[in-house]
Amino acid sequence: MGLPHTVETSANVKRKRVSEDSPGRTHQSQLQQRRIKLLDSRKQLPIWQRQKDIRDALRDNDVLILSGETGSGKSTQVPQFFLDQPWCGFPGKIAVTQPRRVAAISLARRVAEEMGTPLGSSSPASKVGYSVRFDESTSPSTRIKFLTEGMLLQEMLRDASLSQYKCVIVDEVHERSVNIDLILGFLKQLQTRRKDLKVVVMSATADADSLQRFFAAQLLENTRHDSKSVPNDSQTDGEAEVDADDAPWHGFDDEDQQSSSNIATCHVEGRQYPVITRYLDSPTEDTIEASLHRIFQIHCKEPTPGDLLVFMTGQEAIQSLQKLVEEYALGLTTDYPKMLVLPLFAALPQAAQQLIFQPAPRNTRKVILTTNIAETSVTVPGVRFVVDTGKAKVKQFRNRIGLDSLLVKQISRSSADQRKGRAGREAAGQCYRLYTEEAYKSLDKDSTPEVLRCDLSQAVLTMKARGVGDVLRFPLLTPPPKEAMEKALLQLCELGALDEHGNISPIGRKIARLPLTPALGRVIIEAATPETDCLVEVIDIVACLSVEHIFLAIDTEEGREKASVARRQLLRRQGDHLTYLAAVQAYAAEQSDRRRWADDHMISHRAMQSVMDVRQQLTAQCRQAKLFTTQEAHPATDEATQERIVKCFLRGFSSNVARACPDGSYKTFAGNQTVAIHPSSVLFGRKVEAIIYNQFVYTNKAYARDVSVVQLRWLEEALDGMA
DNA sequence: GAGCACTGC
Repeated sequence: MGLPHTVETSANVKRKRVSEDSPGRTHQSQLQQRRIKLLDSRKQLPIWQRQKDIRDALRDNDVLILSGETGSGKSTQVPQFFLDQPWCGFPGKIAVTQPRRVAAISLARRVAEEMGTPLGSSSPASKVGYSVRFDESTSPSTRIKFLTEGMLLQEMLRDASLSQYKCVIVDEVHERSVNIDLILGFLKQLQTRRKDLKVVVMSATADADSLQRFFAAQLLENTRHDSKSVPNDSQTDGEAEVDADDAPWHGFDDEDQQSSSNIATCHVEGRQYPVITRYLDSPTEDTIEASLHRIFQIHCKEPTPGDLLVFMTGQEAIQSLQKLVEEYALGLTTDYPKMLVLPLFAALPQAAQQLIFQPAPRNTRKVILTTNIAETSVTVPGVRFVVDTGKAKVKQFRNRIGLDSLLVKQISRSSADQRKGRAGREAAGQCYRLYTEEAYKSLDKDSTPEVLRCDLSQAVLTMKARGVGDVLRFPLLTPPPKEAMEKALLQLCELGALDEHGNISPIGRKIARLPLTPALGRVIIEAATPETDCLVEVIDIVACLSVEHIFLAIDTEEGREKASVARRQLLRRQGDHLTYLAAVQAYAAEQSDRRRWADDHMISHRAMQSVMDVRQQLTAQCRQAKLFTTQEAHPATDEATQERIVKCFLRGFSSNVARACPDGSYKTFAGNQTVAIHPSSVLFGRKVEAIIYNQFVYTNKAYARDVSVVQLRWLEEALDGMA
């Protein structure tokens, strides 16, 4: 009886006070009716039975590791369990981090309903709020705040000890983004200073061991780094097979160390229907052919309703399979249900993505061909059957050459299980794996955490700006190779974000506040110097570079011709940067109907709206940091301004420069690597003296994306300027 | 001649 009753009482007290001096009485009683109605369904959640265990565990310990599959109700219920706890005090706040904006907002809305309190900033009495980029909704009475991981890290810049919170709940830890790993490291460090801070780590996978070891290991901060530090892999996974270059730089070692925190673990069953798994008898090379075969087998055998979700690698495979399925479906006799084939990937326009949420018409089966987006970010309703090709595209950063590669890889077992689970959300289901059971068993247990796959410069600057002196000693769940950390430190020095001693510089502090990579942040700083004076323009360009591609993708020859006419006035022969600037200036100048303007120019309206949001945010931040020397833009961007703009990018991306070779290819100055201009660039197919680019990505070959012309003379000047 | 998925006071 404890918690719900208490929460109810305190909500009543609050409600009385509000209703006496506000006209919202009917609204208040509606909120309470809704709350009481929801209480019944909350009591059905698997986690409801465990609330005493969970409360006791965190009362007696500093850290709670809570594992529970989807459907256990942990994200909504756990924060409510703690509100009335003595350690939580009043007005002690609870932060709950989420990987995605939509999740943060919808969970806040749901929990507010369950508590019978208005949401966020809608009332000063609201107890539940959220904070995501471009949208903060909290009140003076907020007790539970859902926020994205990035927002919690941003809050740490203002208040490194997170003093307003008594408890931080980190949700979806199994996703292992860099931000999650950083937050776990900061919280672990923080608990040595703040004995009153409780930490809850929630994960969908049952494996609590590595998290427990992480929190149990003593901090290595303030001890000198020496060559005897222990690689962490060796104690968990047998012999660590790493060469000297890739060896982890330190680990957390539970041998001969005492716990720095008291840790409790708890596992909660999910609410999931059973899913039958079937494998291939022998492996297949052609996953498109195998998918096609399996889709029709399921479709012809199984009754409707019951939609089918097919996990594939990417847009290209999805579109070719869609064509095949639609062709074959024409040959189905009327004895069988109809088929509705729907693609799903991030680059798909919003309206097309929405189609998956509409129920299939009678006697029709939806067949959704999806990327990994349906594994975590989008929940497709109505699915009873999953077909899993066992593959996904994965990004991997090669830090020696500064190259991102995007390659098809085998998924992990946990990822395969996640995909399978999508068939059992609403009823018993079936999962067809297009690989053998032996192949499944030989998959890696978990996916490689992002921190081992990405450029670490932003993560390192994040640490430095929050007071981490020796970043090589920062506690990370899976420490990356020392070489990767040192590369990041070196890059930050070259950008001027760190001084020669490795301490953060005033420029570094400014960069760290911006929602940008350090390199793009440095471009902003460069644009603000009095000699350069093109901050307004550079903000527009950087805004484009930090959102999805603004030009709509085009499939057909006819579409390409149409697009080149529609976009003619926007294209700039100097390259993509000035083309983006022209697009933003034209869009911003459009006063009447921006959506129509975007359609007319075959530009993504969704992307342009994000550009405008980022532009506004960056402008406000630059103003606050007093970076503006002049307020005025140079609307008729003259040649001298154009030169200064591109030179700003040289300051942030000095190693991303390549010169033309006689054979028509480009080779980088830094590593003599061959790069090709990406077909999405306005410079595609053109030959110029030298180019600068913002992204270097290997897919079928090494491509430069977001490319502009540079003159060799500018390069010499830029190098002089840096010396 | 091409685009896995997220996120940021």
